[in-house]
Amino acid sequence: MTEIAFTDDLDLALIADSGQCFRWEETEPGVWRIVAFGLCVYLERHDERTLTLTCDEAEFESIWRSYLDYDEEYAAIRSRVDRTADGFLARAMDHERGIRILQQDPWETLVSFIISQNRNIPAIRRSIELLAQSCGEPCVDVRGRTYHSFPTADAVRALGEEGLKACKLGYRARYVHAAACAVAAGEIDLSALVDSADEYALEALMGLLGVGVKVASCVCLFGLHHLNAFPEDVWIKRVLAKHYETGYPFEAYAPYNGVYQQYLFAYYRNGDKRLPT
DNA sequence: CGCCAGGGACAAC
DNA sequence: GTTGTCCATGGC
Repeated sequence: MTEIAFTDDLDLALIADSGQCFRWEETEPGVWRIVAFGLCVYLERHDERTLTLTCDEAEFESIWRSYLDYDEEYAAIRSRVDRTADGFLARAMDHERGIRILQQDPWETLVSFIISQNRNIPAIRRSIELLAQSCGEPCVDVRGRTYHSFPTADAVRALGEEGLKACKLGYRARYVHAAACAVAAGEIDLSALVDSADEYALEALMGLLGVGVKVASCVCLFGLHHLNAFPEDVWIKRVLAKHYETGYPFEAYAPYNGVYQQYLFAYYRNGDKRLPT
């Protein structure tokens, strides 16, 4: 067990429901089980200043510190916004304060968002879990419970298109298989894209079958940590049409367009859930 | 039951 | 470049 001082924005429930990660599970109130990078950890925020993880300090330093984007100050990113000029974003930030952009594995992020196309979040979670059970490595967590690591590109390639369809991927099975082949063959180096220019990384990802501008933007933001990437899904398109008819201030919000996008996404989508019709 | 979902490929303008 | 159609399947 490791205890971490955490005074910046961090709301585990908001992150878990933010649509950027699909393998967080609330095992008991306030406790989140996370599977990533082949590991499994339980997280709990005890108070305004303390976070605990069921791992040793070395594992926190090597994995979870960057995963949680510990060294970025989201309060500072929020404070850059001119609240009088953009009241809607100001309300979104107030309501969704605690969201962070995780630094997830690029390969897992790529597959997850190929799977995400034209599906809702519960369905995405289900397919990813089926995929992990199909060809990920079974492991046992600190509580003695089994989890499955996210499969490597080789494992997904070997599973084949038919095996992927058994994970309820539908027509996306072909896309996932093609991506696995491309990555396994070294036709694209996802890790290298982390340090590539934003536009170059976006174009490289869009060269893959089944990866358009939206999926590529999600991989850039959630897998490469390119914080200026701005994924436009159906919800964000509604926000822009409804609240920014005269244009959205992308230039003013650089280089953090992706962070503000997450507040808008969560606020609009949650608001829709809170106030049906 | 019908509509929608963190869309993209492809063809036809 | 823009628009329409099709794609599999589950959540609600």
